[in-house]
Amino acid sequence: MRIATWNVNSIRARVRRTVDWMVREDIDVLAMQEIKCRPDQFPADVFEEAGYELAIHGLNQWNGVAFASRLPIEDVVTAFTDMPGFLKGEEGPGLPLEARAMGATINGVRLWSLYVPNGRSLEDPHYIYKLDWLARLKTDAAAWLAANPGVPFALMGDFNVAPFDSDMGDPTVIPGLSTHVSQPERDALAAFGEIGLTDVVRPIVPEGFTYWDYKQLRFPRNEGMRIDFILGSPDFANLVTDASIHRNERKGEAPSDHVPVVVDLDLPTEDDDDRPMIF
DNA sequence: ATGCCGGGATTTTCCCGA
Repeated sequence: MRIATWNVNSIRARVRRTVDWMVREDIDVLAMQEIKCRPDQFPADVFEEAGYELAIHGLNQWNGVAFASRLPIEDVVTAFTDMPGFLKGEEGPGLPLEARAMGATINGVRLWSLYVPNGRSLEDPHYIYKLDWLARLKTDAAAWLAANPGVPFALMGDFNVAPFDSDMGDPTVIPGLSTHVSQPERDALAAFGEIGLTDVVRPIVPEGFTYWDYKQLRFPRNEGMRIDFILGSPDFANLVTDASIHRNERKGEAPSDHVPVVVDLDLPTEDDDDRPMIF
């Protein structure tokens, strides 16, 4: 089974490019972020014609997450336990939830598509929201792992944190003083290791960014960031046979500012089971 | 080469992104 995560930065603006890539790369499951639309606006027909079913969570033109899968999508949820909300100018509990998380079980694997809040600046309430969001995600993941031993589990998405200085190639971003590279954000991401989740891509692809700003020639200069990750449980990591960052998807006509991150799992798909035996 | 920001809506200007 081949699964991927991709912040598509508007699925309506990039549906043809997205689905063409999935077919070309034989992707079974794609976790999308920043679809930037409601389900009724999502270009479902293009995915369905290519053999993918969908689970979509979008509330408005902001954020939005989804799964596209060749295999059945089961047990979908659109938030984790105690997920914090956000509303500009407001604070405290009970704020509206944003469309930033979707959990689903596919082929016996529990997956999340996650769009972690940006943070905006170290002084902004959005930064506290980001740290709180990550901490509560960890708590929910820990509880789920304890309740579901043996089920492969992965958090996939745009974490909006560059864990190491080598993951930050934008010369205007200052480690420790900018969002994405502050110590509390890095600590919040590293904390997933405390519950046994590890970056399953980095051991296979140690170098490379997953995002380049549209502005100021960041891509031609290769001044990007590595902020999109697949964090797997030990049962998930044991299935991983390969991984790749599809840098070429930043090229060409109307790209997203992020590129896909892919892992191959040693798990048969239904298609494999249906394939006739050849003697 | 990969080329100087792009998407969406409250659309002709603003908000958001990282």
